[in-house]
Amino acid sequence: MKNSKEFEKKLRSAGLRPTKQRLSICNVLYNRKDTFHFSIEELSKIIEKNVNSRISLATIYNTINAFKKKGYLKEISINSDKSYFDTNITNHHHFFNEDTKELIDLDDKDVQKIKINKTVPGKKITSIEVLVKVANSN
Amino acid sequence: MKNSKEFEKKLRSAGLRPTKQRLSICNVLYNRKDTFHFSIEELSKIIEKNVNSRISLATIYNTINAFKKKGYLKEISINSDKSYFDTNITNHHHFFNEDTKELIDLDDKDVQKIKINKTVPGKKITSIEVLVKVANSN
DNA sequence: TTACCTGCAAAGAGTTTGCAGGTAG
DNA sequence: CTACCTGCAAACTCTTTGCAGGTAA
Repeated sequence: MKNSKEFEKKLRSAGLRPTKQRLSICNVLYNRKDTFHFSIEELSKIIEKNVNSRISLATIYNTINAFKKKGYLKEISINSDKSYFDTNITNHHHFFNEDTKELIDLDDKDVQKIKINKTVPGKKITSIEVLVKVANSN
Repeated sequence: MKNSKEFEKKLRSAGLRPTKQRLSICNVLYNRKDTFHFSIEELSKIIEKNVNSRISLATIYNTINAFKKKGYLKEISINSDKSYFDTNITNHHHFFNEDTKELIDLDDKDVQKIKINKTVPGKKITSIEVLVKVANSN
């Protein structure tokens, strides 16, 4: 496993001890060039394949939730039966393929800058998310 | 109850018989001037107050799902533990108040027209949804 | 009368929690 | 050694389904 020092730091900064299980999770999440979109179920399967052993869902959920809280992951707003996460925490949007339930990144440059001409008194905007749903054209 | 003829038509066109329970649901959903945002739980409570008796969740879910399928309601993409619906089926977007879990309409004119400079081969865009999350400014 | 509907309770799916044994520091 | 972690199973929440009695046409 590469980057284990970096992953240790990441885990500690999220208030978690760097255990073997959590380092496996980090490895799947962050040891890659591209953005990674996943549901907990998918993540669990990938880890299982990677390390040839199962990590309990309790551990996966608690690690993912700590990362999300710390801002190391984004949860994507899709009204689906399950939650989807994204390792790309920069400002960007998504295509959602309704046929395959797959997410595809939309770079900031792919979406014209969005301007909101309305405010909510006493509230500030914490995020603007654009979800472009696509389906088979036939 | 006003508009019962109209509600009967609506129900039949969605493939449902106009029963007393379903007319109560229609009455809560559509007998109003403004847009109505709701979760199933909220809808159930409002109906209960309105007609002073409980309608089973099974009935509410099946009616709401038929309306959604027929396009009489929109489901809003929020990654929440529950589903939110909107009686405003025109093209528009939302503020989501993270403190109160409340939705607020954003008219089309409140959001600058969105242009997507990317396509997914073999797919067509079925919807573009913008969700603007807001929270207390303090 | 027949097909559909209602309400209840049970089943399902995803997520969270409690607990006993195990590990990091 | 102490605090935290893991894995399991049970609990929880939202939603769907199966069934027996009831209602619309």
